[in-house]
Amino acid sequence: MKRITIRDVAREANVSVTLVSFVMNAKRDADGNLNCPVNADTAKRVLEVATRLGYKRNFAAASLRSGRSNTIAVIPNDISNKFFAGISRYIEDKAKALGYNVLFSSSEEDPNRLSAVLDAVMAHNVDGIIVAPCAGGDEIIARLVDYKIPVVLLDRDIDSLDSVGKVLLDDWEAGYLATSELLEQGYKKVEMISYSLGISSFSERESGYIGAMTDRSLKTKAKIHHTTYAKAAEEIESIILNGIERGVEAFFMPSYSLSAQVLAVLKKNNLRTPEDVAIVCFDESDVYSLYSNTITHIVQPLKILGEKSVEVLVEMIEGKAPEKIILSPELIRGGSSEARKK
Amino acid sequence: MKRITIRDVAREANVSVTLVSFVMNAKRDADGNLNCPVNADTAKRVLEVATRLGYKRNFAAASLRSGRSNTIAVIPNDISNKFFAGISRYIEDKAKALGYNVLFSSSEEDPNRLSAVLDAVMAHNVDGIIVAPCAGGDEIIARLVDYKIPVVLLDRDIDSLDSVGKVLLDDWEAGYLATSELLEQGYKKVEMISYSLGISSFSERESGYIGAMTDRSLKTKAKIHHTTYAKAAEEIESIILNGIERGVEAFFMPSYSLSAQVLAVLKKNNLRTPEDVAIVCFDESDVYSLYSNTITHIVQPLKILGEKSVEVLVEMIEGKAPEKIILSPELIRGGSSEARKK
DNA sequence: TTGAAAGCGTTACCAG
DNA sequence: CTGGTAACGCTTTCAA
Repeated sequence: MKRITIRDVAREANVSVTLVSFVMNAKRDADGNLNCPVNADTAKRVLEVATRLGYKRNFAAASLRSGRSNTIAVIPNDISNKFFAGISRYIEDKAKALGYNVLFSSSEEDPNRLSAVLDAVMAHNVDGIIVAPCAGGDEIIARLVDYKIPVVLLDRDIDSLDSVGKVLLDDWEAGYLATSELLEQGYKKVEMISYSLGISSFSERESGYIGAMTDRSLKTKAKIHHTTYAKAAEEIESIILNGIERGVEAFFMPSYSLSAQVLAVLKKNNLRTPEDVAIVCFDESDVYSLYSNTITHIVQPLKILGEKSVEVLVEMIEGKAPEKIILSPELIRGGSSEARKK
Repeated sequence: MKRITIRDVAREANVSVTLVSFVMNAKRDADGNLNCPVNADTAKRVLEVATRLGYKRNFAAASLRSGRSNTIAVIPNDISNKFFAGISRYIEDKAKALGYNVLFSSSEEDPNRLSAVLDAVMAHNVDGIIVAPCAGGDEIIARLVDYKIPVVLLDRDIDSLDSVGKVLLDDWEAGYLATSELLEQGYKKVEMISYSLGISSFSERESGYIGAMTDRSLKTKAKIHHTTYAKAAEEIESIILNGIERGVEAFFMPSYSLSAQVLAVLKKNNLRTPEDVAIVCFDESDVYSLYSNTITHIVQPLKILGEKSVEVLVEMIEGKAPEKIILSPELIRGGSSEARKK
């Protein structure tokens, strides 16, 4: 089956290719009328012929000629993590609603891969990029900005960049909120298990934790354990067990993957929350409600984060100034942080 | 910053655009040598100039001229389900390894949306499509085949189509395997909770269940409860509670989302497995290991499914005949299907 | 409101 | 091995 081009439609409708192009690109206004400088009847005929012939726009040609692609790239740090699994559909829906396609490709927390992925999407003429930077990616993203392509930082900030859009969680607040909850329930020896990723979201959550401890004059008791993706599995168990031995009463984990691993350790060692140790976890999971004692956790407004990131990007594509949006986390109370019975 | 074109490189390297094109498209052979009809020294110079100038191929132009795009589309039925969340990275990695980009876009189990999504990817000149059809999508996908674009059906079969590639789980076997496990542990009144989606994978899993029941002369006891996405939440609870009242000893759920909802119901009603009711679930989840009594479940070979679907598609793109690949499920034994103590 | 014609940057074809 | 040149299908002036 031969591809139907704009010429075929033009010939069949007895008009010029220009008119067909006009009609095919016209947006409908509020009344459903075509908003273009074409006679309504002509437009209708063109539209009718186009559908009858099964015309499909050739994207490559349009993109080549116009320099635009109506496509945005989304580069998560890790496509299989909870945060992005949850947010991607909101991004896609909002993008589609605004007339953009979405190209997903993950950097896997690897700056080299980030660079390769960005080259690939640039070759695709994407109109803008939403990216969750990985550690070591600052310069790579700065290069992007030099290219004058609109960029929105999602989830993770790069302080030194200010000509980019930003849609972030109030990470400091998240750390403060989680820690305060534990402190208010009477726990004093509250520690944190975090990743040493060199990423703003983690360091901000850590600062929030320190802030909450400091506000209660417990700064001397504050302790942050750092682990890495690679070593987390083995290290978390000893952090928890040694901690309990040292009298730690509660732990706060600033990401879902840390939370999941802590829950696994607790389960393996038959430790209960909050009786043996209280915890506050991060992000949503159906796992949390399965505990007889449900799990207290911080949730991020995924829908708003996703939609806003697209909105900010599209505004930038349309020439507006980059916006910076900080959204508030929410604490969902469960049993795992309840005050211990005396 | 102006875009560097193949012409700029040609001028700077004192060669024709043709040569630059040759060099940029040359694949390296096993020895790392450029495999193209260009003098090695010239090629090296071109390559050097290209990187120095920061040349990036304009994808749209290449695609327009060649008709190819080195891009494949992947259309899951639901991007947030466990199966696709797990398989997408394998698809992406394999595609990248074979030199293809991947365009993801979900049909959300909606034929209209499937049609729209397919139009969109066709406009992108994709070289091939991997799709998990949704109910009512048969004709839409058949139309695709008429277009002579390579199509691979993943996860869900459409019997009437045979000029497409297929990469499927042996769903009958999965149903048989799950049911047999329960029967062998001494359970007799085993029922199934399924979706009425009109999708091959579910109906095959149901047939496997019936097969296992029949083989043990328990066909008269066989019963399949059907629910829908929309109504599952409310219906599953009564199916389980009424079931237990009626003396049902075990349930098999042929998808993760059903499994998760059943687990939630059991938890809510303080029912234990296998003491109150034995179960076999589907797909992998970190939830399963959290039960004091771990959960028996069927796992699909996600990595192989993902990689094979790309391989089969790429072979079709290269002109080979479509292959049909059926992979075996595996049963992971947990406590939830253990024989009850007398 | 309509149409002619000039490219966009590449690849493919054909010559040398 | 190398180079000239014609498309690919569309958008975008510019002129009518």
